[in-house]
Amino acid sequence: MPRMKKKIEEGNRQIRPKGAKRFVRLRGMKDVLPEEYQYWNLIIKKAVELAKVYSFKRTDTPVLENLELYERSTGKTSDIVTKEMFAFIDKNGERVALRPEATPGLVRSYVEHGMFNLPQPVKLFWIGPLFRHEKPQSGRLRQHTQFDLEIFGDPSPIADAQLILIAYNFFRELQIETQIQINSIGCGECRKEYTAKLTEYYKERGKRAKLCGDCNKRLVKNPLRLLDCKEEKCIELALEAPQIVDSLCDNCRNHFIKVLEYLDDLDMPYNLNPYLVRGLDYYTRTVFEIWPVSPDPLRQSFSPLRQSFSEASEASEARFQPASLSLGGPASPELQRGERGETASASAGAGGRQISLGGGGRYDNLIEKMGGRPTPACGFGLGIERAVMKIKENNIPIKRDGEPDVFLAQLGDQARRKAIILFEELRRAGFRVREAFTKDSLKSQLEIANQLNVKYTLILGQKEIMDGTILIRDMESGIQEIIDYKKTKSEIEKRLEVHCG
RNA sequence: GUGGCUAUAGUUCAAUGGUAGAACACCGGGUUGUGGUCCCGGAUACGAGGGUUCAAUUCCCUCUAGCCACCCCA
Repeated sequence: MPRMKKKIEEGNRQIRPKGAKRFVRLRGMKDVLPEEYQYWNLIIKKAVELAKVYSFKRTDTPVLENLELYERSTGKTSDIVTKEMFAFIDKNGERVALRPEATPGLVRSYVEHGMFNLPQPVKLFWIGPLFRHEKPQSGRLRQHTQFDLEIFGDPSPIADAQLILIAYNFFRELQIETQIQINSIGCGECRKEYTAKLTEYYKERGKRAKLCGDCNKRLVKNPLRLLDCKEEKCIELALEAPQIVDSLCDNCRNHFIKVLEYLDDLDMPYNLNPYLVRGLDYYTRTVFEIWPVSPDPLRQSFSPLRQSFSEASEASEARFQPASLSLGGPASPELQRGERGETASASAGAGGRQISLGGGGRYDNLIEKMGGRPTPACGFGLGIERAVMKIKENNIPIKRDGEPDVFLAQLGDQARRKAIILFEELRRAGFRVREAFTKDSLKSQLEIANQLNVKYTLILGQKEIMDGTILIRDMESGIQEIIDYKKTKSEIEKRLEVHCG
């Protein structure tokens, strides 16, 4: 009797010892489970494919870098550096940090390896984890993954446009509708001028009293940020405020116009968004973000921001076109056309402000600042987890790839020994074959074969070994035949051909 | 970092001031050489700590975590 009991317990894996500590993930960290990984595979495949088409070379940098790298590049006053870094002192007393964004490491690498001696521009792409110690919420993790592209050594506006094109193609080919938000924040010179104008505007009689508390702080700390506040009264004021495009110097204005022209030529849907201001210190001229387009048009028009663009900006009439009408390019074959999910816009907040799927811009002064030669550059990053979220929201079914055709089941020690050899032969011959050699019973093996959705199961047992045969079972009909063991391959081949034809 | 809501099996959800149920999933059996359907059985949960109470999963507090809104961002 006690033996019986023990056997039952061993067979049940869910019994766990009392008192053993169970560990849970750290806050804001996520496991990517096998089921979700099919989306990751799809996205990474698309990212790599696109990057290669546009001549970007893959690269990688360490997760851990000197803390000062980020202080000097991202900015000592930026939120990312001041309050969001996983930073610590290592055993040598060195101040280090888990990378909070990709660009500084890539710039460091460019300078350190003397890539300015290579033919310019140097186009690099990168996929990897980033860490920010933020308060997590949906679409916001402490560790997330970005697909990142950088173009070093190219001052031309076509570089900016190409990055935007790639970002747009990426989402479009994953059947995620997006809209590009774009602005220019000028070079150091014209931005200084603009900031002065803006501050002056807000100092006019009665305006400061109308601003929310945050905005009053912004007025001193970072006036550009006054433009993207969500408070109704602040939006009202922002609508009347001078726009940076009017303050751009000739060079910056020409650059920006060229970028927009390229986007027009390519029929890309963008919003000239005078309120787009990005948080990192190093941006110059072009800045852009990729916003998802909510499948629910009512919800979209709910956005106070969106409305304000169309009222305030000349170039901002609804330019969005359905992705299927514009620029050609292959949609991912893994994606099947699916119904749009009813709940697709659930994640957008009450105000309809969509979380951005990606963003980037030009940073012409950064490389010099980081000890390199003066080198113009631009780049962008997009969040893989957020892309996964969108694909799931859209209920786009994913075609299963590489479904196995054959399952090999075995019964008894002798059969198992023969089966592991047969399995290798079949695999090497190119059959998509699966097994469960750790299972003893035919029942459980057939169960697995059924779950795998194979067309045929080969059954090899004691009896078959004696006779020099093997059973082949059609999983759909349940009909099985005894065939000559030596003809196993040809018999499977014959049946699979019939199946496909 | 600030504010609001939440926390029950692996998952999605119930009920209850007297220690808990379902569905799906899982394991076993019906069928020790035959899966998908069916039938039977089984294991598994009140996030952590403290308080009120004869008694707390239930009420209160703290912590932790999740969601949402800010800040900010991918």
